[in-house]
Amino acid sequence: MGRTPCCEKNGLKKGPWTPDEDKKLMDYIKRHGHGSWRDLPKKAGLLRCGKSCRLRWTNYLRPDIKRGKFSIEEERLIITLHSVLGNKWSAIAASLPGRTDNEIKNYWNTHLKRRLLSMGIDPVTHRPLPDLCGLSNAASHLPSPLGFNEKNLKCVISAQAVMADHQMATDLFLESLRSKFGFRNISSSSDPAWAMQQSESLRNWVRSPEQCLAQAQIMGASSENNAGSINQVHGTIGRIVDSVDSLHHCKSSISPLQVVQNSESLHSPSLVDGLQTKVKQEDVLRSQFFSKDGYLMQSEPGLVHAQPMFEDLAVDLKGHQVSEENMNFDTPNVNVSFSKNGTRFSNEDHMSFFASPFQLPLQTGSNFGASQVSSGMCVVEPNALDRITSLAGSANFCSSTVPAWSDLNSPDNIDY
DNA sequence: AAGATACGCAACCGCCTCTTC
DNA sequence: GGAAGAGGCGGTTGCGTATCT
Repeated sequence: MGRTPCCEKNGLKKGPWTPDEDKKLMDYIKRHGHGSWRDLPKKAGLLRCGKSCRLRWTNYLRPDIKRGKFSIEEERLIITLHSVLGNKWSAIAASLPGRTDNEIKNYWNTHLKRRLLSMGIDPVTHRPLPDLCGLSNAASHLPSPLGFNEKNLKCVISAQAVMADHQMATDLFLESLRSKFGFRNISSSSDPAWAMQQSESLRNWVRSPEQCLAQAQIMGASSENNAGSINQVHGTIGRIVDSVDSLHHCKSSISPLQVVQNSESLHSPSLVDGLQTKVKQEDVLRSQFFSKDGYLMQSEPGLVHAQPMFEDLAVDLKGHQVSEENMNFDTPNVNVSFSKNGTRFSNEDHMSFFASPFQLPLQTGSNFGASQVSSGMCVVEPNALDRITSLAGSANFCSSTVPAWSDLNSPDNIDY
């Protein structure tokens, strides 16, 4: 003989929970614990089945549930774990304190799955979709799922984590540019000729980035006294971004794939470990190298992060063409020029400010605009530091304080 | 301004495994 | 050892809200 039936469904309430029901459930569990879910509704005075009570508690009322948007780290972890565990949401949730399996499942279905698809990655297998944009050849260099050994798996997981980070950062950045600059999307253009023209512009850009950069700089230089030119610059940049973006969605992940394809270096355990602990290291380095005023830091040898106060802004894309034939790109870097106290800083001053998309999730929201960028984080090449400090008077040319790393990554501070 | 569409998410459904008898 | 309920889990739905046209 088994147990008696769980619940009589007749007469029990379904649908959204009312605040009163929530209160009854919370009060009861606080006083008595949930005990047998089957008996709980009756004891708590609820016209619900035990299953409904359990779901309401575990997915919504539990006090340790974390609210708010998923952080970049959480997203990366979900993607990484999903590549190993598949749709084992409860197992994935076990690695994300405060997140429920239901929440993770919903987030996967509404955000992450779509994002992987846009990257040309199969969200089920986490491998490139077949024959998409000539990536199959690169994919053939990936270890077969059936042939995974521990080392291969570790490498691929790391590469996927990098890939996801890379792509998400780029997506966020491109979306930021699009929303701030207000340009139309090439993919939604109803004008094929215009789209073709922009594609050709992009090809020219890639073939001769220096020439295009110079052009953009000329426009940028005249923009200080000419709002129309600023718009023109932003329009040009926007169209380029659009072009890159549209190609990007189709062909974007070649670079991380090549990481796998040429993964000899990834087979180095030290590098794999390095990837996994990168964030922690940067966290330590951040506190180590930021000045008391918090304006500069050195995150790794050869790179210095700075937080300049922008008075105006020009953004230039520098796409790295990986394949002449297929027009494949890795994530474009973005060269930034800006003015401070009437002095213009840009590449023409032999300084390379590039806001690595990799850094962009660290930006606080609404800071990356055409006219008021207050605390965008740039990576400044080391040989530019002296130049910056001499022009700016000191390295301390940022008037805003630097938020803590954790604050930058907190859901409230990420501008999606 | 209003209708259409897309999106996000809480909640339900049904299946599976574990536990109890 | 087998029957049957409890609990857990993943898939799906439906509704409220936001965005687009």
